[in-house]
Amino acid sequence: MLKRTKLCTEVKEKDIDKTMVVCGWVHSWRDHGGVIFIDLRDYTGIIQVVFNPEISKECHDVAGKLRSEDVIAVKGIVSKRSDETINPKIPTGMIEVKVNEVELLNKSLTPPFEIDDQVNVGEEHRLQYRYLDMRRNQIQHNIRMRHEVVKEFRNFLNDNHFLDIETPIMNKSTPEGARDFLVPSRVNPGKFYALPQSPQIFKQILMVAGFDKYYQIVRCFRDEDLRKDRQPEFTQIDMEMSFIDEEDIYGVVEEMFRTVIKKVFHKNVKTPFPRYTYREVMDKYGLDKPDLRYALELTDITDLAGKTDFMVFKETVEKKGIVKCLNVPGGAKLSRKEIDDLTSFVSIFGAKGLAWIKITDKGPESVVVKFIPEPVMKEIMDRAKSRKGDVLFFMADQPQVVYDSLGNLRNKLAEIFKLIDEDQLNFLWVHNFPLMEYDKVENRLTAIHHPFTHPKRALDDIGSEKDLIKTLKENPQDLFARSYDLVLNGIELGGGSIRIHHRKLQEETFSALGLKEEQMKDQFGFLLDALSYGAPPHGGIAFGLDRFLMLLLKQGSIRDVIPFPKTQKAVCLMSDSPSEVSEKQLKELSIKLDILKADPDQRS
RNA sequence: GGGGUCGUAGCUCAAUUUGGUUAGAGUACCGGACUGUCGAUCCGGGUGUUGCGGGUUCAAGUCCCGUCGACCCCGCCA
Repeated sequence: MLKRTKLCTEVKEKDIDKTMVVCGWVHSWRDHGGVIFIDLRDYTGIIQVVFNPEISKECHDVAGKLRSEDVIAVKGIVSKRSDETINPKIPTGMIEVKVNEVELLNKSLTPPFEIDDQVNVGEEHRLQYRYLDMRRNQIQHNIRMRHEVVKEFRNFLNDNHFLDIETPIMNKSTPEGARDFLVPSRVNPGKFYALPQSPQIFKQILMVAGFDKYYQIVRCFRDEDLRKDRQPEFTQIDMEMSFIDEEDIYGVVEEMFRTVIKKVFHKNVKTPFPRYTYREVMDKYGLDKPDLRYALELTDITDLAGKTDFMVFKETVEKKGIVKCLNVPGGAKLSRKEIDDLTSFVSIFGAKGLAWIKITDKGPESVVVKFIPEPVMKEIMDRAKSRKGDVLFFMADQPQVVYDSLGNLRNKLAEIFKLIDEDQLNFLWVHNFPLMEYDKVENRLTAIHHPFTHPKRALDDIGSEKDLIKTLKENPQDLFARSYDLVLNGIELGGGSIRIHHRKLQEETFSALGLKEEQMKDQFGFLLDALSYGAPPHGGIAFGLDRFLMLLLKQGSIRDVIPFPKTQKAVCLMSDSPSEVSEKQLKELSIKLDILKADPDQRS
């Protein structure tokens, strides 16, 4: 076999007159009857190789049969192209290789789609032939950048004395959080491991063990429905530190992102990142992961709504709901149909309607204006900073519906009015979340972050352990969490918390979440035990690597930054997993299936 | 579990609104010509289970029902 001497685009003008061997894929071919040109491609790019029958009849014959994606090695003399044949479009356009020896290393079938970024291909085909899809520049680039990003995260964490420590992939299932992927144990019939939703408890145990600083770039698994930014297996940059508080986390994380983005993407990110309380972002933006690349803000008018004769407003106020509005500069030009579309958009989030008022030359215009006394209308406009040419959208309902629908409407309008600066990287922290919320389905309190999060009594007051335990017993819903989310461009990049490191406080927290003593022992006994043997104060955070890459590479989905992603139904179209297993395998695992097999004869 | 968009040639799409002759285009592919192209060009070739199954009709790519698949969203995702 001809041995490669240089990559395609490593052949330079200084190599002119030298003999070189280049290898790669036939990207395209142009047969002029006499001379044949082939664009040879490897991961670095393209170089033109020329087959001239006057140089080698044999090579020319072989070249005549070459087609797209055949794999070849060619040996030849690097030559300067004549002035009129220079191709300025490619970096190697000044030169070409005049072939005197060729080896067809592998013939390719006609590919199902062209390996070309210009041609857009359906995702179904791309995923089925992922190895061809990944030959394309964009995906090749994404996967290579993924490597660079991971490398720089590791460099930063290694330099800052974090230890990369592995945690089990097969571990104990716990009912908190997302649905687990289960792995049956053959040697323990009827028992199951769970794949980790995150290495949470293990990294805390590592802190108890005295490792001080831990990190892992680690796969996590959650058996929930997929989205463009959610896959059943995804990668987290997972960190934990001892003897620290929130400020230490913010500091190291900000410096980490600033460094990685500078090194890999050559962009400057300003630190420190702005911080917002949960209350603040909900009031102003309706979502706990606001996109602050644009300024639209919500305005509360609950107090004014009662002073109107608009029944929807009045009834909402009576039922302890809230009324908020969103002023959209220049929004008065929206057509009736466009507003109707927005109305059906907010209905997704449970909104029963969407009231609006356009501020025209003649003043406020809408079917609802007649129900709003003029001074009230003026006050609303003042508060919302509404001017001529704007439109005001109103939502009156229970808080969750108002936040959800206006928060998402805000993002939708930013898209419609093209308010988003795509080059901006808008990081922000959200902190001071409530510790718990009431779950109507479960009929109990659940932890908003996770049950190991250290509570605090008020926004700026952690409170003594005695106070916290008292409140956990009496009014757990009043407590805040020592947790924090990092948001980038309206997407939750990651989150973490300062953890509970006292056994007693952890037990009281479990208890407030409705766990009986036996359940605690059974599910979290080893953690409680560990906390009993001198656990240091500690805390940490984890980030979605896939989401980070999706945002930095401006891709529409994390599927485009994952080498082998799964479809919306969690299927790998290339390997056809998941698939059925043999009776023998099931029997070994003591598993019987409770599903009816499709009968191929049963056709009606 | 629910809502929506889509499924036609290897690929990307048209024809569906208003059911009506032999389902078209670009590209890929196949054959031929051509010694300087680089999105080569020129001549010739359509390679199709209109996702699948059923129904309505004189007639279905088009209408109806079911089903499968891809994508987006709600629920879900501590």
